Amino acid sequence: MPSTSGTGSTGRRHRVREEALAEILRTGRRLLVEEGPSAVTLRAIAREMGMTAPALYRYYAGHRDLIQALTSHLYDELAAALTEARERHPADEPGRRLREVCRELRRWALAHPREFGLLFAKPVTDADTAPGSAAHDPSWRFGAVLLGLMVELWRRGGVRPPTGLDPSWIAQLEEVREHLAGEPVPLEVIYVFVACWARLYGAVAVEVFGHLDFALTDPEPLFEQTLRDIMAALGEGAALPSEPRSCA
Amino acid sequence: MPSTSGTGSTGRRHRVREEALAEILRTGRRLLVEEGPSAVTLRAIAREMGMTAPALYRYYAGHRDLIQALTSHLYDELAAALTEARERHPADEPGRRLREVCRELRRWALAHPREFGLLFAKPVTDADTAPGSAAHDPSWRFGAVLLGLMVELWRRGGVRPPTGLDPSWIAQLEEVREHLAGEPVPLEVIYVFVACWARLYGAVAVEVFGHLDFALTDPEPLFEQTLRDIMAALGEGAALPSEPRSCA
DNA sequence: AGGATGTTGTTAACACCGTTTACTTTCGGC
DNA sequence: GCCGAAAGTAAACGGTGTTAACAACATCCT
Repeated sequence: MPSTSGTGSTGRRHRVREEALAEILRTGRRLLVEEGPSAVTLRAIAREMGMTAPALYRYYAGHRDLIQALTSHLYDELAAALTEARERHPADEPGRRLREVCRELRRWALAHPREFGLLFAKPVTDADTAPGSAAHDPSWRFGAVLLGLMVELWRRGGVRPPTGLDPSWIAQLEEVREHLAGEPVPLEVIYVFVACWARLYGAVAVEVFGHLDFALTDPEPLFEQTLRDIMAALGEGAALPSEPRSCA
Repeated sequence: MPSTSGTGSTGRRHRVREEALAEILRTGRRLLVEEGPSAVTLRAIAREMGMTAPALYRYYAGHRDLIQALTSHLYDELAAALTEARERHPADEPGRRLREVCRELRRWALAHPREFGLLFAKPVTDADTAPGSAAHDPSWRFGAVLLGLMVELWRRGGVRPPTGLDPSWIAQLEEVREHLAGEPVPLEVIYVFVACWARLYGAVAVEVFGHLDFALTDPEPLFEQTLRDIMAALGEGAALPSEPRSCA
């Protein structure tokens, strides 16, 4: 029964193509996980799918584009995992939500080290990131989860912005605020976002990349300590089960 | 005039071989810097040197070994740069020395992003690092500079170790202390070393890998803020030109 | 129904890569 | 002056990304 409905079979065509695109990415990811980044190759993917390599050029412009599509997909998956972790806790406790999202980031990275490496171990992306340009879609869908929580935290007065902001810095942050395309976020919040993101990235990356293996067999306590520090820097130290920490 | 001296010309032979080894690494590094990591290839190196690829097997067991030798060499160069930065300041100000060493690490990483990427962007070294084993020669010669300064800082009472150490953590740190092969370093110092190294690595890596490009055109103020935090966490906040910071 | 059209896949080929094998050349040591 | 080890070469194998020419097929229009 061809041409059953009015939409024509062009929709089916499109759907079958989407499925092929997805299967290519799925196969590439499986190779990445099972045999490492150097194994995710056009010919290997095609081989696994029972095809030949040039056929993949009907779907991706080349190896580079395929990897980029895989990267983008993984950013989305990570963002979804973080969002899910956020939704597991009440909205009126943004501090707790943020802490759990940070833990989920670490959990995801440790559960998918190869994927994390693909996303975050790129020494230089060769000027594909303009300094102020928005619509950094791939990595931004993921960063927005963290920024959103910090904004919420700030709105409730939980964020303690730093006192002395470098003047030359303010101009840069202004620029970022323009491209946020949402509510007006104060510069101080953007500052704490960037600072905390840098710290969180370091804490996770240093562990996933194995730079702690020489010293620690179980780096979780160190991460928890770092997480406490981050939350304390956000003025959210009192939200922990323990009592507010003294100054000394 | 062969065999001029008693040592024979086998010394010359050895020296010429050493020079070849060095030139291979030099060429590989040049390719790394000028054309990226994927360009440092056996055939390309040989081509640049006016040879053929199999000749390199007389010097390195293969591509993997060559990259590892290059990595090791770069670790040494980084360690030398840090040591030099340390020696530029008086030995009785370990806090200042440590701060300048951290700045030098960032400077070196920004000046040599490709090299830094080769050293520190390896998602997983595939179990070539046993958790407690010492003699991690390549990366340790470099880490030892930081650890040494922290030990010195501690010896002068500048380090404020954390109060509550996780019990399960102590066992791990004990193990590290065994393999330090020097003076007996207290666990607390090893803790602050690991914690500060994690933070320093994060601050530098997040910048070099371009994960801040979307927000900042000049991340230096952020790094300086991070550096102040690190020094403060070490109890060295008072050593800054500014007066001791209040609690609030 | 039937041809025009465009999508999807194939094979063949090119250039590059790491690596191995067999062979030649060169040079130091006796 | 000869011998043996070291250094370098060419040829080859299988792997890679990529392109070009070509076959098969579904879709669409008349």
